[in-house]
Amino acid sequence: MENNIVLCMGKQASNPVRSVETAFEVLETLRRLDGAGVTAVANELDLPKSSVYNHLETLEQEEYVVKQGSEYYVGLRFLDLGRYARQRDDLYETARPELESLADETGELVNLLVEEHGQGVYLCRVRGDKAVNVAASTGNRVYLHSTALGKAVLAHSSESRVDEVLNRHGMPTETERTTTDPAELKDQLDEIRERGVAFDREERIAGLCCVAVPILGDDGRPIAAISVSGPKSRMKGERLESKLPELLESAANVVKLNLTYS
Amino acid sequence: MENNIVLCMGKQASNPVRSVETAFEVLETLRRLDGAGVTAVANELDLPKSSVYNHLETLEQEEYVVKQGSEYYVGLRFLDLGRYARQRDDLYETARPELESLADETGELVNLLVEEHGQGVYLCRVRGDKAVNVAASTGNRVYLHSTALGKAVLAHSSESRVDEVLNRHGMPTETERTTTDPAELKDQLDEIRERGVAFDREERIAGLCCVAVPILGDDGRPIAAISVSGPKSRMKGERLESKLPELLESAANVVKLNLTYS
DNA sequence: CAGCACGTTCGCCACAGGTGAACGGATAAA
DNA sequence: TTTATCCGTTCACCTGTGGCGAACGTGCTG
Repeated sequence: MENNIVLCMGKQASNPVRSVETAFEVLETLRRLDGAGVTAVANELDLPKSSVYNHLETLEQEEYVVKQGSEYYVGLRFLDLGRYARQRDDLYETARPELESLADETGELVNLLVEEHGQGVYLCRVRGDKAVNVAASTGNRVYLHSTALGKAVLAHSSESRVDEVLNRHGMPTETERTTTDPAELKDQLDEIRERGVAFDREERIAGLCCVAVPILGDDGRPIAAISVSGPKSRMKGERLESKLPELLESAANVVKLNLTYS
Repeated sequence: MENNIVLCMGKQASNPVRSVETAFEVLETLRRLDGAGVTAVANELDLPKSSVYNHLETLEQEEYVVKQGSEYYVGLRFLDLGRYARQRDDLYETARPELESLADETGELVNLLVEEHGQGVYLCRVRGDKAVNVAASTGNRVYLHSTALGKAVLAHSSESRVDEVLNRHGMPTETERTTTDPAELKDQLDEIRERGVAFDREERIAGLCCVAVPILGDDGRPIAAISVSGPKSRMKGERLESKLPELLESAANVVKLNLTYS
């Protein structure tokens, strides 16, 4: 059953406020260039200097950008705002101790991820004593199709939601093992839903394998997912297939309980 | 020597982009209300519903806000942006291990603060095993006049800068010990500059005392400050007056060195 | 001292954004 | 079931403002 109507999910506002769009483009440029002057940003965005100037001055006035000499930088206001966003619901606070004991028990890198705008956002990453040294920081965004965490979330979303996500972000290849066929992904999702556990066998980063389980709300919809990541040398056999899944499931269960009664 | 020209520091952009201003007001309202619908925000800001609607939709389209049902929330994009802002220079990375050993040695709460827009922003807060349990999180913003950290920074800024800051933010009373007279503050700053150490004796939070030293750049201007905070019962006598200052100074020195040669 | 590159200011004009009123859907009350 | 209310959402009008290019001024560099 083909659905020819492209589900547009990167949904456009009906009457978007253009100036706000460009303000954020300016901000993102500032980040990409790691700080920049008026001209640099103007060139980058192909906008008149004066417009960029006004935007930068406005952003500075609002204290979201800092000006040092004639260079502008992303300001620390966002630090506050970001931490607020993370702690808005109790998920982070509740899950954190569980993640820490998981990291202790397994020695690996343990992660907590939520979905936002069709991508995965790491809310928390805790390293065990043998944890792999991959770039791993809170706030990172990843595709959902190539991670165990993402698949655990997708597996418990409606099919229309899955289609939306795939339409919006596609299924970019990240390693030679990345699943890039929607049908194949959906088969995987069915299996994950049945089994309750998702795996990533070097699908996002060569040599890295993950196991993940979802944290489900009472309505059955996914709130988040937690995972253990490690080098493929340690992530195999019984440990991968049953020991880690059990640990994760029990942790997910504890988090779920603490979430509902708090 | 009075300077009657009011140094305007909360400087206004010459041609501010109004829509961007309101966009951020909307965002801040969303935060204040801890998530809200169109009407709630519109009432709060006294703006037409339709305008607020367009702003919210735009912010959502840009993925800086999430919409759940008909409520909008501050999005997790800021988490990423905030962490980026913190790590833009090497200060945080460089100072962190030093803060950790300070926390170990002292058992107290150890802090790293930088100035931004005339306020102090905590970049990092590490708790020792006896650390007081005050609300203390990264990203928090504080006045400069009522903290040891802030005074350490101000003491090494030009007098005109100090005036700018005081003009912009005033010297609000936080406890009965807060310094609220500019002249008195400046006397304190002179002393701090001479001695190299700043103190806060219950000036921001009753019962809490801090010692701070600045981290100075080669040009003599303050890059940041680090401090130890503890309950007044433990923050007195020789420990307060000489032991902690020494520890702090040596840590600041290490950070300074590692900053310049890295 | 000339030349350049950059931030900043200025004034014009078009159109984007603010506005209020009207629509439609959901929920609650009668 | 019907009615009333409350939201979010759409629409079309009109004005204000944000985008724009050119001009200005300043700090480098050769």
